[in-house]
Amino acid sequence: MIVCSWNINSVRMRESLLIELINSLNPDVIFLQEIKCQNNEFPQIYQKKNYNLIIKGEKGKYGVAILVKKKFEFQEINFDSNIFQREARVCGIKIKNDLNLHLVNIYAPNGNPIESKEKFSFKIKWLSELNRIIKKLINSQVNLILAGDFNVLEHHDDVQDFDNWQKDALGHISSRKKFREILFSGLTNIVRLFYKPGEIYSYWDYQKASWERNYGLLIDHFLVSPKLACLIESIFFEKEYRGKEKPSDHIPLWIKLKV
DNA sequence: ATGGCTGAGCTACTCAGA
Repeated sequence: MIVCSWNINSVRMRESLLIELINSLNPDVIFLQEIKCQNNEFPQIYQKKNYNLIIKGEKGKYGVAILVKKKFEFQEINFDSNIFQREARVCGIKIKNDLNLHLVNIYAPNGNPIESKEKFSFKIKWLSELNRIIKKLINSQVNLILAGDFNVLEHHDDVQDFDNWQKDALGHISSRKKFREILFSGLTNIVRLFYKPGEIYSYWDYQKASWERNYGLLIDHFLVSPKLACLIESIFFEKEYRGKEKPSDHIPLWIKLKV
């Protein structure tokens, strides 16, 4: 089973790259973040490629979606807390099979600037609420894949010059503590099993020739519960997608499970 | 020390991104 995650930065601008990804990888599940469209504006391509669509869209900003192959029977997970209703940043499904597989797709708030309290405190509250929900799922013994754009630098080597990011919402200790809290409820960060710190990034800014200088950030992750961690065969970062015509600033990443 | 790019909404810019 292949599960892919991609902050696509507008699904309408990136429709042809999404088709390319589906044609070459044919993932069972695709998590998309920053689709930047309303539900009825999502391109219809997923139909022909045999996917069902679960979508939390919004006009022009944020927005997440899951494409899941039609062969899977599933139920949407409800995230009805106030903080998750404010912006379209989370969606999830449970797959009806013997694994009781729960899939949660997230796009965490950026949170900058930290001085203008509102944005940053929203980020921290949002991550706290995510932590609460994930703990609940873990405690009920489900098999969980939590993936997407966390907008947190977990490790000092997830950017070349971490010191310059400590006063940024991505590198701030409060954000990083929240990330750890989520992780320490019993999830494994898959990238850490296959890559040394500093070896791989998932995002390169459009500015400052970041791609050309390989000045990237690792902020997109796959976190999985214990049983699933033992079933992971590989993780792959589709780096060439950052060098393509009209790229997203994030690349697709995917995991392969022995399921 | 700062900005540099991109997308959406909308039609001249601002907001948001990270």
